[in-house]
Amino acid sequence: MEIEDNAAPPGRRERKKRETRAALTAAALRLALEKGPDNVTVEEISEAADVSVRTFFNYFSHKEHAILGRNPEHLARALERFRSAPAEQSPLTMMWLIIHDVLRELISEGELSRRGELIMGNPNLLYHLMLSSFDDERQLSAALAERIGDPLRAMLIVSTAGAACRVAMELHKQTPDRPIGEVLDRAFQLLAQGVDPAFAPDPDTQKGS
Amino acid sequence: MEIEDNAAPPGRRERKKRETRAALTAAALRLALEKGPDNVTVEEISEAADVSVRTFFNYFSHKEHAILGRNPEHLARALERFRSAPAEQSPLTMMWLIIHDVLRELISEGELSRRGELIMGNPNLLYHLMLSSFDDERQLSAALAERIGDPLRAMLIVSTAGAACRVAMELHKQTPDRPIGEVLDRAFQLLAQGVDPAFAPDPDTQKGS
DNA sequence: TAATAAGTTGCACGCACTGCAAGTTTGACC
DNA sequence: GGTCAAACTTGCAGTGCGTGCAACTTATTA
Repeated sequence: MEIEDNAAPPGRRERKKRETRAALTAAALRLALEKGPDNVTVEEISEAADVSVRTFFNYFSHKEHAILGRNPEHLARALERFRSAPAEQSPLTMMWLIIHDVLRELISEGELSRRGELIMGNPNLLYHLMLSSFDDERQLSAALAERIGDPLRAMLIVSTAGAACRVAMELHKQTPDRPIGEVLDRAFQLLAQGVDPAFAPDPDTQKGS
Repeated sequence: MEIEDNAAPPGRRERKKRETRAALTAAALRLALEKGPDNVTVEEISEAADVSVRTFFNYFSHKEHAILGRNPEHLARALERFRSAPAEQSPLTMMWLIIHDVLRELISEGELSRRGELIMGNPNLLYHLMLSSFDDERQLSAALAERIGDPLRAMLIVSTAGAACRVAMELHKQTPDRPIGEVLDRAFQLLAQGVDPAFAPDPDTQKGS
């Protein structure tokens, strides 16, 4: 099968694959918006994209992946940034840059509001998003750990940045008038400087761990 | 149906329900360890617990929930702690207490290593764990927001604490000799005081958001 | 134009999960 | 003890997801 996106020579085959994939994600998104994500079947999506159900599963291992329509390029760009960034660049700042990059792109595509709300409003979609995000996070953590030589801190930075994104999306959904970038920035400030400076585990009452 | 755990009068009915539930989680855990979580069917679990498949689904909405075997009491205790804690108690410290509470219990039951490794080694299980954790996190966030009057910070504290737990579990799996409580404590210290004090988004190069 | 690789499709299958309409058990009240 | 309703279990039928396999069709290469 080998459904990959080699950017080498875009022959007819490559083009058709991209078209099919695009048709599937478009149909999936449209139908999910129309009828609610849980009321869409793979059969309908395939029908709308004019391919067989079996072909659908050649492109996406899960129905939700088609609706999410994630762009694999984002992770590649992020890792590249990690590799090429100056050594003194602060890790959280890199995460911030990466996220704002993606955010800008989503906003400019007008996808953020449509897909974003759809995802945040449906636990199942959100969890599939996170599921695939976790693979990304793992790779990012590994890259960052290599950089700063502190696996725990690396993992913590990446995963809390992810948490900040989710919180920002959730809050943005509750108060859509406030720009999401603003919420995100404050979240990152909190992460950077500490979410709770008063943290003081009492060693007397809570010793036995 | 009403399968609940009212702590009022533990009659025969209540007892049987608890037994059935326990039998199902035990069977699920045992079989998952034996054959791998993905190779266990609901039918096998039900068989081993000597109930019908349909009954299994009266107790658990997903196969994974049986394997996870989450104790609904934990959330109740956590919320209670939020309600009864002194006003000056720092929020992250409360999260810390809650988590160490659960941790102690899991360790004393000897479940941590078995279930923990199983979960961390299987994305699907991890995903379902988070699925149910998020409901908890939402309730905790709401309770905390009420307390401190800052929804963003409340959500951030709860969700980053969750992230810290996952990171600790992951690291603990990689280096089992190091006690998980220790890893967790350092993670919380980082959260409290900031994961990256050098964070400095450059407003000149990255203005347009 | 022939040979090969890459994609598509239909088919059969296993499994998760649900609603419904029985049954059976339990607890409460007389 | 007997009666009754609520709680719980069960089987059955059905939907939908996702996979392996064996054709079949289309693009590529020589």
